Amino acid sequence: MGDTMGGTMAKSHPRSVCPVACTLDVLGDKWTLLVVRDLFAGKSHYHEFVKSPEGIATNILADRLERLVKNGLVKSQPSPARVGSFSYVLTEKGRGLLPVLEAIKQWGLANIRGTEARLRVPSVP
Amino acid sequence: MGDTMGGTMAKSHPRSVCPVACTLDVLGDKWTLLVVRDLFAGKSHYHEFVKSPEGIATNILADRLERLVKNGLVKSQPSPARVGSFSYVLTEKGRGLLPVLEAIKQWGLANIRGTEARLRVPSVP
DNA sequence: ACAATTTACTTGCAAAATGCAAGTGATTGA
DNA sequence: TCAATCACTTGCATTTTGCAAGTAAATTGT
Repeated sequence: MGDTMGGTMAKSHPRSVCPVACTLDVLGDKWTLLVVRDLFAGKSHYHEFVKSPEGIATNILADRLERLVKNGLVKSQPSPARVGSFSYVLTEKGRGLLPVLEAIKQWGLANIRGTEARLRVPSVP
Repeated sequence: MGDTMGGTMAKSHPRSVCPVACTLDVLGDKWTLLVVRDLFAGKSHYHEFVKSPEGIATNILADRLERLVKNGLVKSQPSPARVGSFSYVLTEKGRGLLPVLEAIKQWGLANIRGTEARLRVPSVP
């Protein structure tokens, strides 16, 4: 049972007491918030995340979903449709990220040329 | 003239047209937003960033400052006090990140135990 | 029934980023 | 003058990515 990546990554201790630093420990990378974005957009299954235009690698996706679950932002439940498959849904804590996502989106739209808003994020799905 | 790290990292093309993804290409890592946080807190010199409690490595700091300047979020000017030294200041574009930082801070305070707000970020310095 | 396809992940490995310590070269300050 | 400080750079081991390929169970087609 070799564990190549991420899976067993016992998060040791916070870098500081700063809420920004601690939040960045949870979602400070290039992929986590994109998965959260997709969750807000109503996606809930593995293949749906893979289909997103950024093309996340499947190992990274598996790792990020696992971390999100571990950190309590996402809850996974066995999918009714398919045995051995899970559906992922944001928890209350995860849904609390909406303002963060919105602020990032607005900054991108205002400051990065070529970006465009595809879909409207539902306030409370 | 060996270039070990970061410096020459020709950002090729955006992963997608999504404003969230494109913004994450600029500040999607564990350090960039912490430097921005410090800039909002009024820090402007190398040693001030190094002093922050998270303990950024000096090579990472140099790389992040360079990237922030390249992306137009920060402007560097020769420091009057010290020759060969620069002071770093947020540009308008960089200051536009205040809502992002605020949202992240609020989420951290509300959801991560042990975090606390140290200083109040000035709305418009 | 049973082979082919699809779904949901894992695994392996090369390439890049990170973290740490130590080094460099100007510049004050005593 | 000469040690201490400041602003970075460099080297290198460790960790994280990114890509391609593999696997095992379930579903679909015939």
